[in-house]
Amino acid sequence: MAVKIKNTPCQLCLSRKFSMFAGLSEQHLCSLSDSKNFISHKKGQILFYENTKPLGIFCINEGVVKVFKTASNGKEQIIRLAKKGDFLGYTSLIGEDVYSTTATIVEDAQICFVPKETFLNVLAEDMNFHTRITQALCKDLGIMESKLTDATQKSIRERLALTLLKLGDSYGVDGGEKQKIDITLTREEIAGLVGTATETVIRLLSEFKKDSLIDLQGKKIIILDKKGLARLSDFYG
Amino acid sequence: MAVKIKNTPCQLCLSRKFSMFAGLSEQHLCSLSDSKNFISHKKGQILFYENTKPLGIFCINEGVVKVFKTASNGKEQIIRLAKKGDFLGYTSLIGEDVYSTTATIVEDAQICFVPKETFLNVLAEDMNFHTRITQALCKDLGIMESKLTDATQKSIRERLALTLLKLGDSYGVDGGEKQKIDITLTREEIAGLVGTATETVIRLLSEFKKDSLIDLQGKKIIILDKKGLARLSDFYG
DNA sequence: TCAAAAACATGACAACAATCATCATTCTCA
DNA sequence: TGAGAATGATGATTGTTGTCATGTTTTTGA
Repeated sequence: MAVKIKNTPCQLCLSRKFSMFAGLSEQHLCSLSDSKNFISHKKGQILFYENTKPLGIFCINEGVVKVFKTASNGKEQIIRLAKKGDFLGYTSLIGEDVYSTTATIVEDAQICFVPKETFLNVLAEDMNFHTRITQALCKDLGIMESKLTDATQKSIRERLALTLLKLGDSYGVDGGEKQKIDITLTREEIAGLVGTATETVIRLLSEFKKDSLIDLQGKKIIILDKKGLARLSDFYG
Repeated sequence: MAVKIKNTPCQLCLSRKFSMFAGLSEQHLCSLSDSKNFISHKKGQILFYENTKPLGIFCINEGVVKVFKTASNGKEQIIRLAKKGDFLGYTSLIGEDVYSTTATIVEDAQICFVPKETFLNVLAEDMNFHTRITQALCKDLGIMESKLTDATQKSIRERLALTLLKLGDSYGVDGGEKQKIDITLTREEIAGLVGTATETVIRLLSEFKKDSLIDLQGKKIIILDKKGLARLSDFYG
């Protein structure tokens, strides 16, 4: 269950320093510290549900959260995986809308909840912060445009290869050609990232392994041939 | 060819009043008027290319513009159709990035170009405008999340039905059950919107016609059975 | 206005990927 | 720790959709 354990002041928070909250004034940091709520979450717990009203934003201090939409066929399309330093739920809050997605914990997480009023106040008062948010939104839109294009124009094999490379970028240990993707995702979740059926992911991963593009170490995936995957992800056939 | 014909002051511009530039101060409107460039564009002309640097933003006064990405297979994925009152290119400008898309004229257009400096200056000085931009970005992100989910989880038939309904919302005349989509798009462009092959669109449109869901009047599509299309777009089968 | 180009239409075919079914393996917690 | 659940794996089958080919209709511009 979700447990509130401590309340480190935001001033001392390490993950904040790599987040969009870096550069806030002392006054705003105090305001955040006073109103925030630090909560530990276990894998599988739900942060918020699609179509409910946002009451604040979530700042990830540690852990991984999947943000997804549930399609009319019941399958989950994962929009993104959020990790340390990422914010969740602010688009719905700013857009004055209900959550467009559901967010659940993928790897045990420590997350701060910042109430709506505090966040919107900082947004209104700190012009630089507002600009950082706006820029992040613009970048995210560009990413979504690419994702949409990939989704409609690439084959599943290409998209899976691309997904593995992106996971390598975000969660890879060892920078070189060989790279361990250090995050535990089920085949179903990978399917949700790619936008395909679980069986298809399983089959393609077996194929990639047979072709020495990847290796499977328990639940984790090792990228063996980054260039090979890149080649596979870029072209048709 | 693109022709500069006149330079109506922004203060008097009707399409501005329904755009995000509504509510600007007299001073900022003057600044816009002084620096903008009003240009007529013919169908097929290109406003900007993917991967080039933005020098300003485009405000559509009249006409329709398609904004698309070119996939690695050469096909165009249309991200959105922009019309009167819409802005183009500001996400790349604000995000300090190259254009993520190409924009070309679909229906003869009259478009104002506002140079980077002017736009960024208004953005920096008018807090309310900045907020409107940020809110629009948040809404757009929500739309893209839905599009991505539809792209991966719905069949082409469903997506085409959905696309027709959306086109009806944006370009439909006659509000009722029967609705003429008053925009000229080629089958290839509809395919680009849906994210499929041109032949598939042609086949499905024939099928929809046979099923009395739509009618084809020259190049234009008449929606005959909105409920039928909605049913088709929501569920699997 | 007429020839060339573009757009539309349809058929045949192949391939990709979803679904269903079955079974093995791993994980979880009572 | 052991039973049940969840996850992973694989085969068989089917349907959808993309591709290629061909022909018709419409549009465009010299």
